[in-house]
Amino acid sequence: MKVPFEFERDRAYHRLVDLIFGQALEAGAPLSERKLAEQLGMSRMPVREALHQLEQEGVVEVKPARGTFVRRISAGDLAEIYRVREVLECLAAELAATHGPTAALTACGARMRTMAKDPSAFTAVEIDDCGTEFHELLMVATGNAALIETVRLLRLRFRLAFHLPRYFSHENLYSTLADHIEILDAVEQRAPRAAKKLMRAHLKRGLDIRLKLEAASAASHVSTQKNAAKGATRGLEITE
Amino acid sequence: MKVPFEFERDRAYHRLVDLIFGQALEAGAPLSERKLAEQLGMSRMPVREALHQLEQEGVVEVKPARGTFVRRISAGDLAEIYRVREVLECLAAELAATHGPTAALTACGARMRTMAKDPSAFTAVEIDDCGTEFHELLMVATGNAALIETVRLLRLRFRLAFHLPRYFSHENLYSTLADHIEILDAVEQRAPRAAKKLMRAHLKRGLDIRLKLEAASAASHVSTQKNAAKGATRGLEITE
DNA sequence: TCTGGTTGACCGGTATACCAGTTGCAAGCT
DNA sequence: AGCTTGCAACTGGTATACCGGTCAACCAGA
Repeated sequence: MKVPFEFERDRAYHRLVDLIFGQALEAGAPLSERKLAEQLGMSRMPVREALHQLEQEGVVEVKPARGTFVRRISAGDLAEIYRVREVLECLAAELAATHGPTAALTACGARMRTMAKDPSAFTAVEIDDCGTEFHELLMVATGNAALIETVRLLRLRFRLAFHLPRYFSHENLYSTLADHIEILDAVEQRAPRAAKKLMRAHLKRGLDIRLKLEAASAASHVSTQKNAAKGATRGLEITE
Repeated sequence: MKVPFEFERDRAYHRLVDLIFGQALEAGAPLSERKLAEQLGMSRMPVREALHQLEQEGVVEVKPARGTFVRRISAGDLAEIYRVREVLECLAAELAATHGPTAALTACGARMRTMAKDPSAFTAVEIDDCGTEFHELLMVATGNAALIETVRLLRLRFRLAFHLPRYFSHENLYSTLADHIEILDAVEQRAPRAAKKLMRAHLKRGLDIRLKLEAASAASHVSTQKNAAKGATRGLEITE
């Protein structure tokens, strides 16, 4: 039986993703191939290839003879990435609505509708994960492998741009859930234009929420700026 | 002064691109890291990294312990890739028209207009290259680094899908040139919606031309079935 | 005290060697 | 003859060693 990560390279990749998005590493933090290799118990080569993969995905910046660093995402970068994401996700909604939902998407929709009836019966993480899954399944439902591949390459970039202010306020969660259900309705009714329009509005709302929360957290960051800088230069310590 | 390819890896990458798109390699052809390294006069590592880059870009398929192969592009793949390209290039046209043209784009436009006045004074390759440059400069003019990066990752995929039937008939060349000038007009007049619409129509025409030529070359395959393999890659024979 | 040159630790890039998995062919058995 | 089997020649994946470049700490001299 084949296992998803058979290769050290893939182990390193997933481990690095966990580190970067698991608040263990801040933007600008250095990533040494040698140290990572030692800490992950493998040679430099797999780590190196994983870092190059992450560089392709815009998560990391490799500077020859200087070091490799977690990429800093500015507000401008966020806006740019959002533009790209918008056209791709809208295309996905349009195509999915043209082809109709897959079985998996319908199943995800059933779960979302259950959640919408009594949201208090579910945790914030459950609802949020369901939303993530919805976007993925919608992408798969397009049946466009090139689109799926493209979005896969951009996924971490999106995540890096948006992950800092995870918003688990009930208000935001429920409106997001409602958006998803609306989009799914349009897909099931084979209404490409409506699905596209709803998706655009949904993404816009998400961006606004994120910008608002980022602005709010920026204020609180100022107070802990010194510690942040120290933590960044110190690098990383893997704790399992 | 820094040279574009300072690293062996980049030399290998560009050399491989030339090989794959220079009709020296057919779809499905095997690419051995060792042989290429020897052929290029470097070690396996740079070649390996170049191949991984090409794999990310969808040009090559790496099968562990089996080999690395030039990817085969089916008609279905072409349609899928086209869809993705369409939304991204249309976004580029829209954004470029919003921001207005860069100096480089204006310069390219001047060249194109000169060509349009007396096309017979230029070679087919010159006109075609100018078109390629137009698309690139239009992308740069968006000022959206994320978009530029995304399209850069997809560029070879586009090229692999479309490169076989290079169409240098005057008729096609001139209509393409006219399309580009029309789009540039819209950009200079700050008309995002018009630019987007013109770009969509332009891409559609390009796709149709390519599909037609592909069908034609497929038909000629049937008549010369014995020599099919040889004739397939030759096509139009542009001497470089 | 300030400055400028030196040195050494650290970085990613490259070369080389070895490993395990795959494949095709050929020898040998049925 | 046909099937099996095992060996040999590949493949890409990984480990290790070394290279030149970068940068910061440090120390000598003004």
